[in-house]
Amino acid sequence: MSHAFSGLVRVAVSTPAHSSVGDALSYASPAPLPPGQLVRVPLGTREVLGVVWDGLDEATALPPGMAPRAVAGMLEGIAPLDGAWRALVAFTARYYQRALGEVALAALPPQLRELTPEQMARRMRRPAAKTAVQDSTNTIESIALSAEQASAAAQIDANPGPFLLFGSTGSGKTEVYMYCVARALAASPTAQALVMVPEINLTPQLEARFRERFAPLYGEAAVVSLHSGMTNPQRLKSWLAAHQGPARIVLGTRMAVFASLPGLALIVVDEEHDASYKQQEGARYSARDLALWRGRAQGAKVVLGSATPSLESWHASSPEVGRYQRLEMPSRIGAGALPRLRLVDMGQQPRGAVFAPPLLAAITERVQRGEQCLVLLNRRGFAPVLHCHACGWKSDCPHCSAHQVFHKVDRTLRCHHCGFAQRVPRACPGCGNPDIAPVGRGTEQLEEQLAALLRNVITPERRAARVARIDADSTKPKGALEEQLAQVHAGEVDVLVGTQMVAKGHDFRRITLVAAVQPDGALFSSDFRAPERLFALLMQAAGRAGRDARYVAAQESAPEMWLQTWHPDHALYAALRRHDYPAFAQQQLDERRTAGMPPFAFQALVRADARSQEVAQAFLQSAAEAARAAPLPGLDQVFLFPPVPLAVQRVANVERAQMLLESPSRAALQRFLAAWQPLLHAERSRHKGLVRWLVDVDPQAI
DNA sequence: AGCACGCCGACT
DNA sequence: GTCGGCGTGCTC
Repeated sequence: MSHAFSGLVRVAVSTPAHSSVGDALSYASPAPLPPGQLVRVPLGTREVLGVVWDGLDEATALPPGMAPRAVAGMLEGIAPLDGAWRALVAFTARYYQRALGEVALAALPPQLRELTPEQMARRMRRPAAKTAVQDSTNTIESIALSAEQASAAAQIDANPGPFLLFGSTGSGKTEVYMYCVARALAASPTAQALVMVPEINLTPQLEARFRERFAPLYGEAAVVSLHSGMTNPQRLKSWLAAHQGPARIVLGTRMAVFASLPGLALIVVDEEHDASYKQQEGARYSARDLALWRGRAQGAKVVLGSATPSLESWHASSPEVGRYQRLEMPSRIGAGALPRLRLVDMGQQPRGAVFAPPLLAAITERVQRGEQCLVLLNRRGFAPVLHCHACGWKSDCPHCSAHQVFHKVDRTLRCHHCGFAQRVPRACPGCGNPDIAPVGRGTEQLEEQLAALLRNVITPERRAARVARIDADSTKPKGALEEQLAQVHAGEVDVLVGTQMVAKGHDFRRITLVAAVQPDGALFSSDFRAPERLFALLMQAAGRAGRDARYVAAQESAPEMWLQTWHPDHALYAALRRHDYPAFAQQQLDERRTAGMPPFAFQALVRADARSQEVAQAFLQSAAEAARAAPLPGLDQVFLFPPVPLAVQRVANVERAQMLLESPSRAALQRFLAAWQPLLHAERSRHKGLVRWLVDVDPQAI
């Protein structure tokens, strides 16, 4: 236990990102306080939660003429947060250019902030769940692994890692994770494992599997979840169980990377390529990258898993770089072969048809045989825009530089950027023309059209074909997603229309055909990561088909993935046809290397929001000039691009601009950003009408 | 971010 | 006369 500080202590408190207070604040404490201790301290007129960071050294003086206020009290009964946790928080704040206190307090369960000391004391008097300690050798053996899985597991046992487990969908990565967790927990009675998944939706099924396997050995309390879909009391309970020890396995989304885990021995990041691991507000951290950092700092093994790894991880695990150890599991277990790819050349099809006739025929056949189909379209609503052909009016959002989307189910126009919604006008607001038409298609329209097209199709149970839709709109009510998934599993739905949310992780055993009706958009996108995301999405979607060999044993039911495209010869689809991720990755990496883009360069984005685009850009421009005038350290290796408006330039009446920074050296970029931050703060007051600015390190989209 | 202070319109 | 609008500015 490290020594306690008394006299003056520095305390991390939730200082907002835009105050220039980026560090811990100093308080007087008559009683000695250990670092990591949770305390309540006065801040302005309020009393807030804080974390004792360290003692006050001579160099960190208070602002002149300011007397330190006294620490108001300690949170009794909660052990101080350990050095590993504090190091992770400090690194995150530094690397992602945020205030220390902001990161520290955001990493704690919200209820710690809300509870009064009395409530907290009452809460802590509840008896902690007891952890069963048993010999767990038999569990390890009870996990039956295929030769491929066993070989990957043996490598993870024998080497320090980090590991990239490259296993195709259905190769049984979860079994390997469970084996590694079993080994880690058996090695020490205090060992803990952290298992992360990209989406909240995926935690219940993961928790069920881990609970089934590990609760008999370590007790029900040993497996907990941590994600933002939980209520505050639930989160506090899980957090405390992890912090105080009874929780041996923590399952969660990106926020779980900040869980206090004193015994952390293993971190698993499933679907490591998924963009959801990047936080998109506040401190814009990558939970995948932090997992690697934390694993190294805390001496825990790190296993990244994916069927379509991020190009960063693929490159890092290549023989030439060798920072991660790559483990391959190419075979699908208990599932049929990966589906055959069928490309429909839309140039050869009748114009204007949503579904090319061959695809419609294929869907019809499957439904008639009692099989299920999944149709993907990454756009919610009925149509992305309404248009008046008489006067040219479009359903533009009054607050954003974007169209309002037509939602037919409730006859509304809705802006997907600011949420502004209104009734669909009966006639064109521009010229009174009653004939305003939807342009383009969304999932609602697809659902409606498919239902009409399959109206006379009869399933083997002699009922009419049923079409259902799963997207962010249909699953908004609590429990709606579970209910809809259950209907699919029960075979009550024949064709499922959905956005990418259905392509992720859910196991649809009876689906034998997956179709993407409009995948081309990403092929020529200005975002250099768009092809990578499309490939991952399509591979993942393809993995939804033919998971149950019983349904695909019959030759005519061989699983298929259909793509409707105007570019059937595109290299991305050629690689997809062969299920050849390595070839796709190699081609993308070659391009990135030539163009000097990540992972061969490191990027940061500075964004400015203002009342006018001019002010936003002027702020960025003068911040860049100030950096050059200094000149700041690292500048010789950092290239600053000119400020540009964001793709969606105005959202909720705020104009948005950004500036890209690029460097071949991560260290140089970091040095530069650290030195630049005070100048950005100083620049802020010089620009009237500036709403805010923020830095996004390693941005995921540009 | 909160939460103050601060200086100008419509209410009891 | 004051209740309160949300524009700036600070928090050890």
